[in-house]
This record gives sequence, C-alpha cells and structure tokens, in this order.
Amino acid sequence: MKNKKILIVEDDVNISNLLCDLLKQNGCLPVQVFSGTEALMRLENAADSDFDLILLDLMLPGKTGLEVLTDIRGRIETPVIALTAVADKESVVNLLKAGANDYVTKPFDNAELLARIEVQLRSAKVRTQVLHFREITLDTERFDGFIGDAALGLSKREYEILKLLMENPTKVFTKNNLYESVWRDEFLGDDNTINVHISKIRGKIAKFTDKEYIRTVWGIGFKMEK
Amino acid sequence: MKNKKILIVEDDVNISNLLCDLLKQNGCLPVQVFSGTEALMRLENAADSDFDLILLDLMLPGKTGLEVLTDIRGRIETPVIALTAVADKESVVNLLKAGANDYVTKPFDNAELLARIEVQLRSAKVRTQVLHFREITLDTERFDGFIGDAALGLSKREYEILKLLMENPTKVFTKNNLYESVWRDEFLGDDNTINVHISKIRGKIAKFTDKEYIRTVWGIGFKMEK
DNA sequence: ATAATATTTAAGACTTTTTTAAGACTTTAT
DNA sequence: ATAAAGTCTTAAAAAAGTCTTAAATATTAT
Repeated sequence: MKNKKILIVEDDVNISNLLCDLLKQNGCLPVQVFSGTEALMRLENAADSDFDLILLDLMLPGKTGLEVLTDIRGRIETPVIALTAVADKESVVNLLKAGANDYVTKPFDNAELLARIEVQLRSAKVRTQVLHFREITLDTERFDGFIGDAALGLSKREYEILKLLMENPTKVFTKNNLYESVWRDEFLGDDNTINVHISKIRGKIAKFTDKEYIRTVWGIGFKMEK
Repeated sequence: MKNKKILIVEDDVNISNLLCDLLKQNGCLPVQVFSGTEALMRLENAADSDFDLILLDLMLPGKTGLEVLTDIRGRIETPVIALTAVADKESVVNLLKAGANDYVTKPFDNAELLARIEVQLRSAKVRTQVLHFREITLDTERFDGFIGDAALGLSKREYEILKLLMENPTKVFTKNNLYESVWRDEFLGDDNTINVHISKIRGKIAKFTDKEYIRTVWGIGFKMEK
C-alpha cells in the first residue's frame, strides 16, 4: 500500500480527516475533497493515472456520490470503494450497477476498510505511465526510452536520469538535484559520474536522431531542450 | 447472475441451505460441500471453468478455509468470497494474502452478500485458456508450457512465473512484481530464488529452441523478448 | 589567454545475475 | 505411516554487465 494516491471524497470533515490519517499511517498519499463537484473537478482533466483508488461517500452536497460515479465511469477505471450509511442498504445495487468496485458501511472498521482497499489495489492493473518529449517516449512499464519504435536500451541509472529530466522538462536540474534524486544519497561535489551518464544517454539518443535533447546549462546543470 | 455455478463450502447445514436457497432464488446454480477436504476433491479434477465463484467458510472440519484457499490458488483463479466469523477479523490479512477476492462477516446480510457476489462475477476476468508468445504456448488447463508438441514440464512456480511474463509480454517485471504476484508475499530483497526459477525455466525452454525468450533487464528485472 | 567547467574514453571496481549443488521441504504413492 | 520423488530455497562461486574513477581533450566565460 506504499505510496498509493487515494482520493477521499467525503463532506464530513471529521470522517475525512480520520480516513486521511488512517491512510497516511499506512503509507498512502491521500488527497481530500469535500463535495461531489469538487471531486469531479479534481478528476476532470485528470489522467486515469492520477489516483490509484477513490473512496467515495454517497451522501454529498452538490452532486451525490452516485452521480459522481456515473459521471466518471466510462472515462476512468480507477477502483472506487463507496462509503454508505447503514440506511442506504437498498441503494447498494444501484451503486454496483453504476460501477463501484466495493462498498463499506459506516461506521466502518478501520481494519476492514484497509483490507478492502488492499484488495482493490491488488487487483487493479498496474498503470503505465508514458512520458513524452518531442520524439522521445519514456515508458515506465518497459523501463526504457524510445524514439519511434527503436528502444534506446538505457541502463537503470540512465533511465532514471532521463525520467527525471522528462518529468519536468522546463526545469534545470543541478548535479546536486540529479544525484540526490537518482542515487538517493548526498552529493559530495567533485563527482564526474553524472557527466558520464549524461554522455551515455546522449550517445544512445544520437543513434536515432540529430537533435541534442539534453542541454548543458553551464555552471549549473542539465535540462531538456527542444 | 443467471446460471452461474457457485460452490458453497460451509459445514453448518443450516447456513449452507440458507445460502443455497438465496442463490437459487437469484437464478444461480449452487453446489454444496461440507468440509475442506470435500471442497478440494470437488475442485481437484475440476477444470477452472467448473465454477464461476466459490463461497468459502473459514472454519471448516478437515481442512480450514485458509488451507483450501492456499491449495487452490495458483491452480484455479475462480473468485473466492470468504465467510468469516466476526472474531476472525485479524485473519483477514492472511486471507487476502492467500488470494481471497473478498470476504463477508457472519452473520451476513443477504443483500450485501448478493451484492458482493455480483461484484466478483462482474469483475472476474474472462479466462484465457491458452497464452501464446512466438513458439511458446502456455496451457492454463494443463498447467504447462509447450513448444510445438513438446511439454516443458514446468513446476508450479515456474508455470506461474512464465504465465505472468506471457500475460504482459511488453512489461518488465521487477523481482518485487514477480515475488508478490507468484508468492503472494512481501519481497524482502536479497533473495535468489526468483533467479533460480528463471534459470530453470530458461533451461527447459532451451531444450527445444535456440531463442532466449526471457530477457534480463539489468538492475530491474525480467521480460519476454522476441 | 587563462581558468573553470564539461565531455569522452577506457580500465577496473563494483554490483547483479547465472549456474550449480546440497539440503530442506512438500507432495505423492505405497 | 513411511518411503520415494519431486520442488523450492539457500549458499557459494563464476560470469556478465554497469558504474565510477581518472586522465586526456574540448568548450565556455571572462
């Protein structure tokens, strides 16, 4: 359950915070919204990949949970666990028809909710993230970069460096930035290893295109460039 | 829910009959067994497709529900909904690790149980009988891989690993991925057992073809390769 | 022109994977 | 219940690939 992004759609601030804490304690990354309309806004432009799971209260101001569910299903396949009051038992069938993956009745047992979240996360297919920069494609499922159909054949570190650059193509990354992100270690300054890696990546890109793509910002670092 | 074959594994005759009636009323075709061992017998020769769903009580004479689950998972992907006593709440994690798809605590609400059954029937993925990757064929009924007519003679774990790789042949599977899918357990890092299994699978494939088929992605994992 | 910074290359240090074999463990058959 | 057969895990050594280092070369800014 580590690092899973979970959207909490719940108008009751106490319950929402309770859920938020519970999820944080279990290593998840919860995001709170407090109305149906807010949930839809959050999910509107969102690529499917934005959230790993949605916890959706049924009784919401603005739009009900059922309306939210109906709206997003078809567009978004993120698993949804509905939170229902005991009184709502009859609406369960509608819920499931609308595309909920599971539901939990309030008041819920923390362990049970976590267990059900785990089931959904486990059976949800892994989302592939694909980054683009001009002709270059970086595929997180294939752990490699591509130009057209041609695989660059990046090593692990090369892949991680290019991924970082492509995730934030306007930013200039200092060697410090790169080192601490990719190596997850302190950067001690007079280290040539990043330069060597950058050189290798450039070499692999150069096999397939004339464009440089990785620009040196003198005295500072590197960035992606058109 | 019409005409779905459902196996009821429950030693309490009253509950079993109650479930049976409930399912019949909803157009299902229930089959009752009353012990863990009987369940295993019923599922032993059974082609995967024999049942659409299994309702599995945890407290059973002979073999416990957990033992039954552990036994069938890997061989059979039929969705399993566990029936647990309220007291068993702690065992839920084990249940899920063992491969249960959902669980309901007794005493259960009929509507809720039906709803959960519907979810499982709906989301049960259409099972492919046979997977192909170039010359390699993986037969999920025979639990083995083939090159032409020749059987590879895969062990259970070898079969599951190759199945996973072949289900998603463009994806690079990390050891973590593989371990958590095949072993259904947390991967603790410095483990050579996956490497040994991969080596064994390669050896078996190599008896019949020159192609490598399983490529090592250095520092990351393994994937299928033309 | 000089100093500072970046690039490239190649060697070897280092890490990860492969293979083998032995023993633990599980399953099957008697 | 016991033996036999097969499978899985562990450990260690060998092999393969990657990363780092260092030195030589090139580029940039002043």
